[in-house]
Amino acid sequence: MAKKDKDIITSSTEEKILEAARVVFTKKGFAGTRTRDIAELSGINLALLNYYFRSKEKLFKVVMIEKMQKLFGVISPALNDANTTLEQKVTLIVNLYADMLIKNPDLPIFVLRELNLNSEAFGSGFHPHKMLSDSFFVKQLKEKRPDENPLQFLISILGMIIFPFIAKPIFKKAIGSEKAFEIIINERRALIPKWVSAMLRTK
Amino acid sequence: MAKKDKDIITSSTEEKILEAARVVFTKKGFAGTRTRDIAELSGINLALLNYYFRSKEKLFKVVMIEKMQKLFGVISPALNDANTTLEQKVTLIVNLYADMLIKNPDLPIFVLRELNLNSEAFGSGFHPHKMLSDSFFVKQLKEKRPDENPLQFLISILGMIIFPFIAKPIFKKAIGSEKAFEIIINERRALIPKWVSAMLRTK
DNA sequence: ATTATTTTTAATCATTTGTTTAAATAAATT
DNA sequence: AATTTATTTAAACAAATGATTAAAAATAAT
Repeated sequence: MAKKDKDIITSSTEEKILEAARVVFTKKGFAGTRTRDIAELSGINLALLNYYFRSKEKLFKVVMIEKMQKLFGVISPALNDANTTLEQKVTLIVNLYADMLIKNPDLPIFVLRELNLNSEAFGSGFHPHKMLSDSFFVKQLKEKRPDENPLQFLISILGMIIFPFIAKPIFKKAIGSEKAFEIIINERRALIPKWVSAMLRTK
Repeated sequence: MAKKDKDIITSSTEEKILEAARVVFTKKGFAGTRTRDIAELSGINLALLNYYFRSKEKLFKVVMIEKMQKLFGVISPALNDANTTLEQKVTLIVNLYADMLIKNPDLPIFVLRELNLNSEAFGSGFHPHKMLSDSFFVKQLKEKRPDENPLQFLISILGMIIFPFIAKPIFKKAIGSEKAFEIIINERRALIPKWVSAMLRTK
């Protein structure tokens, strides 16, 4: 075969398509995206999309897997660190998410939008619920509060940090600018750990 | 004019279209919905959709306004009740949402999905952030905790109750059945008010 | 240098999709 | 009953869209 240093030669156009696909799919969703938008943004010929990725759906799946790993993978190391307390883990999780979501504010709505639209289409490989349920963090939650379902705390913690990014169109008008939104998020780095500690103490 | 008891005669087919539109738009989103799906589900001729609602977009807006009012309107009375304490209001809000969302579990993801996709297209009429910010509830929050932005509590309370419905595809696998999901939600009716009280006490 | 292979391009296809049209039917008005 | 108005239907339109094709250009192998 001629020209097959796949990772050097072809990665250029392939990566150009992927980069544009990330942007357009994230902004418009799978159904709202036209392959022509991706081609145009990446500056490549429309046919190349199918040449490299076979179909719109296959290209989308590549992006979707990436995004899911980004959204749920950030906290993976923090969840299973054997050398931190429950409270330290909460602080770490909140800050890891704050850092990442300020840089990728539309990541949560993208992933959850497509997961809700598509229920079953992404069974391939990645299981965030296992990552969470089997974690050392959940074990510590069980020890601290054997009387409560640890999932209840997990849902609340993730909700408090992720929800503002999903509900942004509502709160943004009450908040004002994008800068003001970031200030709110940054305040939550300290607030949420404090709140969670208080929640864990309630009887 | 002949035949123009609009609320009696035409409401039948018009309402049939609307009912189907609610179902299909909610399930597939605006971009993922085909007008033919709505026509088929409602059992009417395709052309009637444009006859009654002019366009897919206009029909969608009717549904969207409805859904936004449903999502943000439920708690409107509770927010401005002058005869309840802050803690009582939290309990009321949580229960009003639990009742409504168990019956309409895909309402939050629908509204927030479309608001995020469409940023500006729904400036018409309904302003949830005003309803929240100008409420008696927020005034009470300010009195109780003048040191904190009341929005921080508001975001957390709404996040804790609404987020599980948005993140359901993730947690559902960890939870199991639909019944188990409802049990989790019902437990939160008591948990969240207790948690919020603890949060309000933190210094 | 010649040949084979990979990549890119422009044009086109076949469907899908929102909307319209013109005729038919039903209902109301006179 | 005759006429006008409103509703419904089947068919079709025009534009959009995901995908393919066949030829050209670029690159690699011999």
